[in-house]
Amino acid sequence: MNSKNELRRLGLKVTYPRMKVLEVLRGRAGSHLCAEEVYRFLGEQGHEIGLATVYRVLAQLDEVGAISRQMFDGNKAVYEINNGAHHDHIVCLKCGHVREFDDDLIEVRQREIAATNGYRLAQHNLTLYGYCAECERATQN
Amino acid sequence: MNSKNELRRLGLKVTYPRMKVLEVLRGRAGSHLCAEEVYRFLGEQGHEIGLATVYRVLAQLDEVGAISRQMFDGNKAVYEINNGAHHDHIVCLKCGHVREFDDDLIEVRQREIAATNGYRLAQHNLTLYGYCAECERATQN
DNA sequence: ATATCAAATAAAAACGATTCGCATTACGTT
DNA sequence: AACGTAATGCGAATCGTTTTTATTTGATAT
Repeated sequence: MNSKNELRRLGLKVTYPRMKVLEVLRGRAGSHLCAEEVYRFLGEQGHEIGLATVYRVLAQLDEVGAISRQMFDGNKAVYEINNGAHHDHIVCLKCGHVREFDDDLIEVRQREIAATNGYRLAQHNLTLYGYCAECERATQN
Repeated sequence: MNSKNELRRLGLKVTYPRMKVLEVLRGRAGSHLCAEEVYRFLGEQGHEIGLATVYRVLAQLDEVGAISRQMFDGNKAVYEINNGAHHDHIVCLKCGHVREFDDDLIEVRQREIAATNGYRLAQHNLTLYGYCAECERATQN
């Protein structure tokens, strides 16, 4: 589905900024871009869209579930396109590389824990922080 | 152990701000205070300590492991005293109440996942978001 | 196609949380 | 008690993000 129809499906008015932001994120599925990076990519492609607009559009796309917003380090949000399945993240503390994983056991257990504590679970954030194989190897030297 | 000896044990110089900040957090074990709140409590108790200093001290105490820093909502850090065991959090999206839990199964599984992905696990953040029993009941009305 | 009008955008200013720079003060050792 | 270093206080600066307001755009009815 092209971005125009995708926006319609999501119940959003089709505008130039929304189409282009969506396309940037689609073009980098699997990576996690901050607003500034999205803005920069747009600029590189000749699309002069204001940074404030990028922030607004990202917030809207997140709201309707088209993309996900994450705060790994806690000072800057990153966004990624939602291509189907849920997943959690494991982040390298040295190089910043992000890997995705999904684990049923943990998902189930989270629901059990929420229930045990009398909570209705709405969402969760599970992020592992460590050192990737490559950075570990580099440190050995 | 009093806060003075605690600071010595941690390898930090004993200063008035550090003692008082530590005491505030100790006095509210189990709650999660932001820097501003710590600053306000200090003021209420007649301790005129600059906000910048509160931030600096909190960062130091976090660094030496005396306290933990968390970013639940992603725009403001909260701190809590470290009384022994590790735990994760479940946050009510309505009232903001934070409950703590610990689950061996998940802890073990996280290490397995890190290993499977070739990462050396250093830390993790698991936060569940939902609605607490009380807020659920209130919504029923 | 064209007029209409609410909704969306651009740009700059505002914002809140946090950090920094620098002059002053306090800690711990001599 | 004096010294040198590390810590503090204050205000200004910074960073990511949001708001304001005037202008433009997209969707709908004509």
